[in-house]
Amino acid sequence: MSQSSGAAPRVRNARGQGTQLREELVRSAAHLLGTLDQPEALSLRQVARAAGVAPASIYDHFPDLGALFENVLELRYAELADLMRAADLATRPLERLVARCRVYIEWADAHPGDYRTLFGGRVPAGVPASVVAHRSGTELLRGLTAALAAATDPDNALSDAVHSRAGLLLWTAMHGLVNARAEHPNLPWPPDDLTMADLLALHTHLPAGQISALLATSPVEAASPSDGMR
Amino acid sequence: MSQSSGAAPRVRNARGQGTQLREELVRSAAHLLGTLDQPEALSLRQVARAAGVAPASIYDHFPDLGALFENVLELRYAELADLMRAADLATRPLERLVARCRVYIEWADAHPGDYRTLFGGRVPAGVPASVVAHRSGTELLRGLTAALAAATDPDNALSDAVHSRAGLLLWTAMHGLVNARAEHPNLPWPPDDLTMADLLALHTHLPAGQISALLATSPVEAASPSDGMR
DNA sequence: TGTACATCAGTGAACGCGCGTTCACTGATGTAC
DNA sequence: TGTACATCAGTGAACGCGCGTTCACTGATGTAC
Repeated sequence: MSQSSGAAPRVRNARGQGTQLREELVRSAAHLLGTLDQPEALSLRQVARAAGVAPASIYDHFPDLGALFENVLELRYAELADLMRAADLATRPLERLVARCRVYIEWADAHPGDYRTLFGGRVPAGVPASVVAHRSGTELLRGLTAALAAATDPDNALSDAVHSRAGLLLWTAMHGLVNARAEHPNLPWPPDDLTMADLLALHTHLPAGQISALLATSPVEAASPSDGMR
Repeated sequence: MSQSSGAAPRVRNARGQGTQLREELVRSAAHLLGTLDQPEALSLRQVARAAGVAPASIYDHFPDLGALFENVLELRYAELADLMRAADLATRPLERLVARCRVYIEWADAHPGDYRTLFGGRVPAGVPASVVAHRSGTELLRGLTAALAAATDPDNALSDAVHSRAGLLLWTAMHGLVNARAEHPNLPWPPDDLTMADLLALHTHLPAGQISALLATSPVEAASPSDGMR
C-alpha cells in the first residue's frame, strides 16, 4: 500500500546507494510472491507499484523479469534449506526426521505463494522453470531421504534403492498434504499435529503415539522470518 | 443432435447448426485444457481460434468464459468419477481399492491439464474456483475413504474419524505423487507399478508384494477416452 | 406461385485494459580544473 | 573559491501485444401471406 496515485513522489537514493532499490525490489517481489494466491500471475508492473517506482526502473537492476524472480526464489529456497538443516541439531535420528518434516510443512503453510512457485511449477512468465525445479527438488529430497533412512533403518540393512523410494514417497506425501490443504481448505482437516503424526507413523512404521510425543516436545516455533532479509 | 422427430410445428428453432458449434467449443476447450501445461492461462480467444471461429461467437452459446469452462470441467469430472465407480466391479475390497487408486493416478497422468484445473486450483480467470473445488473434492474423497476402510478394516472396528483421516492421507499422498511427477519429471521416479505398490502397502499396512500381484492381474488399461464425447 | 420478412448463426471492427520493454529525458550530486 | 561537466538514480511517455467484451452488421434460410 505504499505509494498510491498522488502520494509522495519517492525520494531518490543518494549517489552510491544504487543497490538500495535493488534490495527493495527483491523485498517487494518476495512479499508479493509469498502472499499471492496465484504467484504465476505476478507482474513486473506490480512489483514496481509495490516498490513505489516506475516500471522502467527495474531494468537498471535486473535484465528482465525472470532475473528478478530468480533472485527472490534463491533467497526463499535458502531460507527453507537453512531451516531444514537446523533440524539436524536434534540428537536422535527420529527427532531429526520429525523436525525436518515439521519445518517443511510449516514453512509451506506459512508461505503458500513461495511454495507453489518453488515446488508447484507456478512460475511467472519469463522465469525458466527448470532452474527452480532443479534447485528445489534434489538437494532437499536427498536430505529428507537420508533422515528417513537413518530413522527407520539404523543398521543400513536395506538397499539404497529402497531408501530412495521411501524418501520419494515421504516427500510426495508431504507435498500432496501441503498442496491439498492450501487448495481445498473446506475439507475436514484434522489438527496439524495429528496429521503429521499419522503421516510419519505410516512412513516410519512406528506407532503414531511415539511421533506425537516428539512433536509435543520439540516446538521449533513457526518458521516465518517471512519478509525479513534486513 | 436429436431434438424430437417430426412432431408439432412449434418454435422456429433448429437450422441444424445451432448446438453444433456449442459442442465444438466445449470439445476444443476440453482438448486445450487437458493438454496445456498451464491450464489457467487458457483464454477465450485461444478456444475461438482452436474452433476456427470469431471470439465474439462464443457469446452466442455461453454468457462468459467461466460458463464454458464450467461445462468442460463438469464433463471431465464426470469422466473420472465414472472410471472410479467402475473400479467397484472388482470382487474383493482390496481389489476395489487398488483399482480405484490406479484409475485415479492413471487418469491424472494422462490428463495433466484437467487434473491441475480440477484438483490443483489452476483455474482460468473468470471461473469460480469454489465450484471446481466442491465438486471434485468431496465426492471422490468419500468413495476413496470408504474403499480404504473396507479393505483395511473389514469388521469396522475403528472409528469414522480414523477412517476419515486415513482416507485423507491416502488421497493427499496420491495427489502429491501425481503433482510431483508432473512438475519434477527429472527426479528418479521408479516404475509406476512399483510406486503404487509401495504407496498402497504403506496405507493398507499390507506387504507390497500382495498389492503388486493385484496390480499385475487387473489391467483396467489406460484410462483415456480423452477427447471423445462424439 | 412469388415475395416480403423474421430468424438464425456468426462476423469484423472496435473499446479499454494491463502487460513487458524501449528510449530520450531530468534533476540531483559528486569531481576536475 | 567558483564553475563546468560527468555520473548517478530514476522518470514519463510511448510501442505493440493479447486479452474479454460489445455492437452493429451480414448473408443464408425458413415461413407467412
